[in-house]
Amino acid sequence: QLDCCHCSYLAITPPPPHPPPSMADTLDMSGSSSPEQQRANRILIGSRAEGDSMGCVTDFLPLLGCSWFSLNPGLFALTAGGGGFLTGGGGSMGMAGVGEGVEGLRGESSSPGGVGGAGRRKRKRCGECVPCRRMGNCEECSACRNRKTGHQICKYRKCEQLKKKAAAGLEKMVFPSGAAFPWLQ
DNA sequence: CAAAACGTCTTC
DNA sequence: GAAGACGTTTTG
Ligand SMILES: [Zn+2]
Ligand SMILES: [Zn+2]
Repeated sequence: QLDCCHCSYLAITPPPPHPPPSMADTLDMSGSSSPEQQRANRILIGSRAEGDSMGCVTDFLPLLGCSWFSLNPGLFALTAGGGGFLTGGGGSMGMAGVGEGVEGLRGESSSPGGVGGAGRRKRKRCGECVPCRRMGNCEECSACRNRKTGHQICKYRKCEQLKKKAAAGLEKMVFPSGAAFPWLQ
């Protein structure tokens, strides 16, 4: 699990050599279990640990020029989907964000039995938004009340980012202006 | 293995 | 379409 998002997916070799942090000493954080403490630690250090977005596709994308398109179904789908095609009115297709592109559109590959492309990966709470920082379950919201069967985090603790539908982790590429590739214009 | 909680499917 | 239920994945 050392790959960042799709790096491993693209048969290239982007992972920039991570220089040995060498930030030991005085920082033990042995007993960090509660989400609150985790957050604290992350701030203390340099906020990264496993927070992704360090050497992601977005970074070396410009270096690949156009040939990149042919190798990345993921973004291709996203780009095209921006206006239509493969998006919306799919009928029954559980729109689960275009991440891996067209890998068995509907064909229950196998891994995580569910549906939605090819095994959506669970996202983790950002840990920075207000709800994330909240501590303790309110024990009063609906999520808390029916935790037995609901399996949902307290409503007041639900991460702001997770509330939004996962954008396949490429949302950084779609700029508000609508242009997906400013550098190509 | 158990607890926590995301993603989906189902139901209202 | 929101809320509930369930299956599933993560993590300790
Ligand atoms: Zn609650
Ligand atoms: Zn959050």
